[in-house]
Formats: sequence, structure tokens, C-alpha cells
Amino acid sequence: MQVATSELDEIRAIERKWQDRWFGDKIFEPKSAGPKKYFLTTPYPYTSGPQHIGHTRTYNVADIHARFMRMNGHNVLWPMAWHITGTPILAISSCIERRESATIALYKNYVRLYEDDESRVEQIVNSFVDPWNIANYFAEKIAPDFKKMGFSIDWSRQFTTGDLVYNQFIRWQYGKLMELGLIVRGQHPVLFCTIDQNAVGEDDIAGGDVKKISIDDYVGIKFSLDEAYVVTASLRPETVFAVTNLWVAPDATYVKAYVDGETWIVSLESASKLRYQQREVTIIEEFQGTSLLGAHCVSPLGRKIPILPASFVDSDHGTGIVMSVPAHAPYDWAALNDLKQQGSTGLDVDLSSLRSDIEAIQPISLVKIDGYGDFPAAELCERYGVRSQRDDETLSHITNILYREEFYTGILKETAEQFDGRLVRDVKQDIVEFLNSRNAASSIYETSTKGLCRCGGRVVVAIEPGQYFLNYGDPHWKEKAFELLDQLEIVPEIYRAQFVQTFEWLDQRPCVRRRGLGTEFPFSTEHWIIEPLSDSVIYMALYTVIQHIRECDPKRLTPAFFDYIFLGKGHATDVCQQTGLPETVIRAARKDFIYWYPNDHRHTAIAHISNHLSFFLFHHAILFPEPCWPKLVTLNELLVRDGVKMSKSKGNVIPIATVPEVYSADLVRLCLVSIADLNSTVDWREKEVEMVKKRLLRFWHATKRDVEAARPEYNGPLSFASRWILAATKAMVSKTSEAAHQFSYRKYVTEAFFEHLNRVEEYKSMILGGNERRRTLWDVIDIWLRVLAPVVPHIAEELWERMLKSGYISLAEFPLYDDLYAETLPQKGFLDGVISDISNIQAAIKRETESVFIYLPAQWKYTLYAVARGLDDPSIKNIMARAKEDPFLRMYMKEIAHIAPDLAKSLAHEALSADALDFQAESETLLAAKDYMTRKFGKHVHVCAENDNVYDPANRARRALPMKPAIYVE
RNA sequence: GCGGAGGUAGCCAAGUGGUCAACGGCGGUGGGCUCAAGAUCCACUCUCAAAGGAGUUCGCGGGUUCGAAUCCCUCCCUCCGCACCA
Repeated sequence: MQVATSELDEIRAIERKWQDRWFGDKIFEPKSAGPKKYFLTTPYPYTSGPQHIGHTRTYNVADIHARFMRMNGHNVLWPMAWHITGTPILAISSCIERRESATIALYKNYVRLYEDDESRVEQIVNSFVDPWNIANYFAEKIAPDFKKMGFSIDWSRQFTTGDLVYNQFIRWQYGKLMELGLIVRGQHPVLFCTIDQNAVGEDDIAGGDVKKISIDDYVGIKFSLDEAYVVTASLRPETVFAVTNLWVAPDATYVKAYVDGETWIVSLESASKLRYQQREVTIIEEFQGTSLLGAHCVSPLGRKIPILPASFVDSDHGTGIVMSVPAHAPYDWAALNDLKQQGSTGLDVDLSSLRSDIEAIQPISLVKIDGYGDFPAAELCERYGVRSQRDDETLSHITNILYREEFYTGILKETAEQFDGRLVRDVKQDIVEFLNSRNAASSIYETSTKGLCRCGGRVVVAIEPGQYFLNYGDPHWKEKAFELLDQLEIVPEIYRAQFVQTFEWLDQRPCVRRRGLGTEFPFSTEHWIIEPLSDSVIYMALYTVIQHIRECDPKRLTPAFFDYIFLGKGHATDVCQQTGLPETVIRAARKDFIYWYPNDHRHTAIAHISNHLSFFLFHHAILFPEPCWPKLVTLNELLVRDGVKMSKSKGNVIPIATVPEVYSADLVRLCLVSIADLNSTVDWREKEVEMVKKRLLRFWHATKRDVEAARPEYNGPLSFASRWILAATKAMVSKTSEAAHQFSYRKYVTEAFFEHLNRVEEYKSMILGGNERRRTLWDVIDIWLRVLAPVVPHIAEELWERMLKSGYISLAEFPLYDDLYAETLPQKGFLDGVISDISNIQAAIKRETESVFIYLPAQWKYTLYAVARGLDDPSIKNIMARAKEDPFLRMYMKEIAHIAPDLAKSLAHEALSADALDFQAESETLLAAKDYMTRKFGKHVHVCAENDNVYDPANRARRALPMKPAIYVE
């Protein structure tokens, strides 16, 4: 917001003017007919709040490309709709209902972007207790925001994923998947709120966006104690071979309970959490942890081990009972150490009766890892200076280090009996089976960290019975998906590997949830809602027909109808009879679908590769025939601000709604593509924006002046400078066109905007005025504006109008490349070299000078160069030999011997010979630029030739070489 | 750990076999303009030399090549994804 704004006012007014005209005239709503159709899609926004400049990056790339394609004669359809499915909107709604101040403040700020009246803001936010109001409010506001960016979207095809039409469409999709046997049922652990009695997502968890909670799959290991099992929970079951004792928290409450018919001893908290995991739990008695102390239980391996107290044990984690493996677990080592040096436990427990047990404990070494001895936990505790089990931070840090090291590189020792020599990471499943064979293992889920639901309830792991899954692991489905992927073009191509990776790894995935907005799952009497990532994968197809069916009675939109329009199954007349829909509607929908599908191009952010985009491809592969498969996916990286990720909590988000006030649409559009290529992060920095703004204004003011009058009359000859700028403009057309086809829009704007602006300014300093210049600039601008139009359409449109052009530049034809005057390009390169040499020399001599003499080399030197270039092997020896054969060159053998070494060297550089000029071209260039150079250096510039008997006091002329004339400054 | 991307001058960042001491921007220095500031323009901004020159540079270390920022190998470091979350 540091950007000074007033000088942009004129641009902003222009932007509003053209947006009104474009959308008023509906120029971005294509006819469903004609050659070269181009169907482009981008994600429909999730309407839980306003869009920010980060989202804008994606749409900006899409828009620039859409505009480029349109100007290149394509019939472009780029529609937009609104995603409202899922729990986030619901979560916000319930926060507002609970009058949660942070959420209310946040949403008031959002609404203030659009409303001036504070009482109205209040009223709108209050209405958000109904989630539909949130969805609808932001859907209505994001569209105008996109218009303010000038995005060339067809707004006539909007829908939301909560519309009845959409629900029918999704039911058809899931009906198909069901028929194909791709939906399966199963049990599945989820995060669950104990108050809401519902599954929770990241958005439901307090601080869930910062502190991620995941589900850990623990192995419960049963230790016999009389008729009961003392159950521990471990992520590393192999350590059962090195267990020396168990730890309990003496102050905590434990229970003896029937769990699925067995008697378990676990903490009270654990018992209640187990109930959520489809277990039958009946508590028999409660007691304090102290009463377990000193008991000896029997490990699954038959070892007798004592139960001891430890203060680090959390009764609310796992089962509240910990398997002690002092050799490999830093906490255990520290706790054991505390006990052995009595008094440092920090617990009010009488250890006297446990003394002999404690003394008897010896750590058991189990895992071999490089760089450590038998007891890595001990080594790490010493290295990090752990004093007691209460050094929680250090212990948790070194536990992580050690567990990772042991898990990925550790090898089990003979202590592990039949698992001796196995890699730790490979052995987990076998250990579980081994324990199971002794009825000593049981699966227990626990959250990775403790969390609360926004409603205040505890988040625990629950097992949902009868969850529906999409079976992405189905071999036939996978095969089809890979087939599609092989044909799919991906830009930037580097992301293909991530798709392959995702495709290989995709397996069963839950596709319904207990709550949220969306489409009810059609094959269950229970209440299941198809979740957001599962209902948003083939909606592109709906865009092609929505205008025909929007007004239809949704009940008539049966599977038979969708089968016909999307798959061509059956006959229109039959469908008409079955559904009661007008046959014209059915036929028109089918026709439009056939015209627009496939989705030629989908552009989105890389975050979607491992989910949305892969699902998009999977579903298309199985539901649609090959000709309807997507053709191209392009991707962009994310956007950060001053090196920091934008997020609500950091308060560094720039909403699109503020763009027209703080910046300008064209400015933001230009910045977003000029800062970084698709495959790198855009870092939004005000300084850089400021720089781009200055250039943009410079372009605007200069070009505005250049097109002030009508096209000037000029029929005279064109000077070198004019021919060069025309050729350079055409070369720019060719370079940008190529860049656009490769989606290198950064290159596109660098070439078309920044560099060309410099070139035009240089041209203006080469030729000061007159009709030739005015006329040439006019012709340059005519081409230039059309190249810039996709990026800065508003300014381009305005200047186009001021040039008295008819029609929108947005719909004009992209300029074509031709090579008229192309010979001036190497000449200009030569001139630049000479100018830079003169500058160098001038800078080096540091004294007042008046004149510059440029000496072009003698003709024989050009001959020598031409001869040398013709050699297969231009070595010094060969050059000399060949020169000797030439009667003309033979006269200069002494000089040639001097030049040959450098010549041989420079000929190794292929490029030098490619743009070689002859004497004629070089002298023409220098003479044409003489006045320009004189002005530039403020000195008389003289162009002479080496043989002229010319003024040459320093005897420099003899150093002249082709492409490198001699220079004397006096 | 697996998979992916990347490490380039004070900072950001282009460049993927020779036109590379390496585009561009920021920052810095000097200068023009101005009463002055801002804005703007010009020059310089690795080291040395100072008539267009030389040397040493592109994470570390090796290798291939007439020639490497660019290709190959070892290592070090950073970022992203690894699921039920949009």
C-alpha cells in the first residue's frame, strides 16, 4: 500500500471504461460454432471469502493466454463457476453463530471490501450464520473482482456446486462410477470432534492451518499381568525385543476394562478414546498409577519386566503406558537415569520397594546404525546435555533425530531373534504379524498432536464405519489414467514426474463426508455428502451445456439425459420421452458438448497436482471416451509477499478487491507475469511493483503522445534507423509469439514490453523528428499494441481507440511476422558494438576530447575473413596457407600473419561469422548513425576507411578489422 | 527416507556447451536537471590495469571437452509433496 497512487488515476478510469464496454457488449461470450475452438478452464473459486492476489496469478496467466489465443483466431471459451461444497464454509458459519470474535472480525473486514455502510456490514456478517449466505455472497462479489482485473471470462455460464442442476450432474457421475465398480466401502480412521460428534477437517480445528494434526497408526502391544493385559502403544513395535520395563504416570488414573472381550489395563483417557475406534469398552475399576508400580508383567516374548514410574508419561497419549527401551529411546534412557540417581525423578513416589528392580535394569541394544555404539539414546542424551526426563524440548528433538535415523537406516541385531539383520523400515508389518500370532498386538490410532475443535471439543481419532471410497487403486482405472497421462501435454514439463508419482501412489480415497454442503451420495440411506475434491473433477463438461439446462426442472435431468449429452448413448427422441425435456434442448446440449469438448487447456496452481488435477485426469480417463480427454495442463507456482507466504494470520494478504484502488489492473497483470516464470515463485515486492509502474506510465505517456494525431503522411525513403525499428518490431512479434506458445509469458513481457520500450526510445534518439519518424512510430505502435494487448488490455484498448482503429483490440488479429528490413538487425548489432567500444575508450582516457575517428578496415581484410570462414578447419596454419594461394591476399601476408591467431580464435565462435557484414554494410551503417553518434557522444564523429590516406595521428587505422573498426579519440 | 525443484555477484534474479565478467531490477557511488527535496535521466558498481586489456568467479570437490555457470560423478545445503485437506 506504499505505492503512490495519484498518477495511476487516468489508467484506472480507462480500465473501468473498457471493462464496462467489454462486458456490456459480451465480447468474451463465444458462439458454439466455428473453426479452431479453444476451451480453457481454471479452477472455480471456493467461495469462503474474497480472492487475493495469489489466486489472481493463476487466472492472470490464463487470461493472457486466452487473449493471445483469441487474437490468433481461436474461438475461446473460458467460463467460470463457484465451488461451495465442503466443510470450510460450514465451519465459518458455526464460528459466526458462536460469535467467535476473530472470525467475525475477519469476515467484517472481508465484507468491508465491498460495503461502505457499517450497519450493512454487520447485517451481512450476521446473515453468515447460514452457510449458504456465505457461499452466495462471495460468489456474487468475486465475479466483479475478476471483471476489475479485466479477465476475459464468459460470465454467461455461471453455476454453483450447490445448484440442483449440479447435484443431478454429480449423481450421474457417481452412478457411472458405481456401475463401474469403482466405489468401495470400508472402515477408515478420521479426526473427530467429541462435542460435535462429527468428523473434522483442518478448517474445523482451532489453529488447524498452522498446527497440522495427523493420524498416527500405533501398534498396541499387550503385556500379561495376571488375567489382564497391560497395553502399551508404540509406533515402533520391533522395540519389543529391547523392552526393559514399562512406564506409567503415578498420579494418573488408570482403568481395568473389558475391551472387545479382553481385560485391558490402560489410562482412563485412553479407554474413552478407544470407544471412538469401534471398540466395545466397559470399565471395571479405576485406580491410580501408583498401584501398578512394582508389578511384573510378561512381555509377548515371555520376559518378566517391572512397571516403574516416569514423569514424562502422558496418560492422555496412546494408552498412557509406555514401553521402555532405554538403549534406543532418549526419554526412556533419561527416565531410567533419573530413577537410578534417586531423588531426581521429580515424582512424589516412594522408590524403596522398586530399588532392586531399578538396579537390575540393563539397556538392551537392538538396532545398529552408523556412527553410534550400542546405546544411541545414551550417546545423544550426553551429547545434548540432557539432565533429566523433564528436558522435554531437547528430548523430543533428539527422539526425532534418532527415530528417523533408526527407522530409515537401522538394521536389527541378533537381539531381534528371527528378525536379525532385517532393516527396521521393512520389518514393521512382519513384527505386527508375529505379535498377532501371539495375540499380543492391536491397532490403536492417536492424533499426532493434541488439538481442539473450534467448538471447544477435543479432537480424537474415530473410525467411521461404512465410509465410501473411490478406488483409485483399481488396476483398470489406473491403466486408463496412465494412458491419458501419456497423451497429455504438461507445461512446464518438469511437473510430469509428480503426476506419475501421484498416479502410482493413489489408492482408495474417501469420497463422502458426514456433513458439509454439496451433493448427497445417491447410494446410501445414511446421510453422506460427496466431498469437495470428489465433486469437482468433471464439471468442465457442465460448462458446455449449462445454458441449455439451467432453466430445466432439475428432476428431469436424469442419468439418461446426461448419458445422451455427454456419452451419446441412446437417442434424443427417447431421452425426450423419458425425461419430458424438449428435444431441442437435448439436441442443442449434445451439439454444444461435442463442439466444446475436450477441455483443450486447464491452467491451475501446482498445489493441485497431487489431488484435484490427478482426480480430474482419472475421472476423465474412465468416464469419457478418448476424444474427450483433456489435452493440456499448465501450471504455475505460488505467490509470496516479501519472501513470506501470504496468510490471513499474517495479515499480509492483498485482496483483488483493493487492486483498482491500490494499484491498477494492467499494472498488476504486468507485474504478475514479469516477476517470474510459471515454474518459479512470484515474490510480490512493492519496490519491484513501483519499478514496473514507472515503466508502464512511461510507456503510456510516450505512446499517448505518439498517437495523438492521425496517421502522418510520409512516402519518402526510410532511413536506417526507421528500417531497423520496423524490423526489430517484427522480430519482437516472432519472439513473443514463440514465447506464448511455450507459455513463457515472462519472456513475452520482457521482450514485448521492457526491451521494446527501450528500443523505441533508442529509435527516438536516433531520429529526432519529422514525418518519417512520426509515421514509422505509428506503424510500430500499430503492431506493438496488439502484442501488448493480452497483457495490458485496457491501455492497449484505449490507445487503439485513439489511433481511430475500429473494433476492439481484444478481438483484433495478432500481428504476423515478416522479414522486411531484417538485414538491419545485424547492422544494428555491429553499431552497438562500435558504440560500446567508443564508450569504453572514452571512459578509459578520462580527459576532454572533441572528435572520434572510426576507421573501417581495408577491403583485403574482408576478403581474408570470408576466405577463413570458408575453411573447414580455420586454424592459423590453414588460414595462412589459403591466403598465400590468393593473389590479392598474398600482398598482405605480413599483416595477415599478425591477424591470423585472433581470427582463428574468433572463428571458433560460430556466431561471429553468422552475422558477418561486408564493407558496404558496415560503412552504410556507420554513416547512417554518424549524426546519432555525434549527438550521443557530444563529439564530432568521423567515419573513414583504412586506406584513405586519412587523418590518423595515432596510427590506429591499421588495427581495423571486420566487425571491429579501429577507433581514435582526440 | 522416497519423489520433485533448486543453490549464479551486497540482495532478488536471467542464463543450461563457445557472442558470459554473466540480461534485468533493488541497493550503493558519482554526475546532469532542480532554489531544494521527490521524480527523472546518464555513468560506474568482482580484482588489477587504464585506448577498446588482463586475472579470478556461478554451493564444495572431482571428471568429460580445444573450451563448462551450462554435461557427468561424490558430497553439503535450501524449498515443496508424501493423502482423505481445500
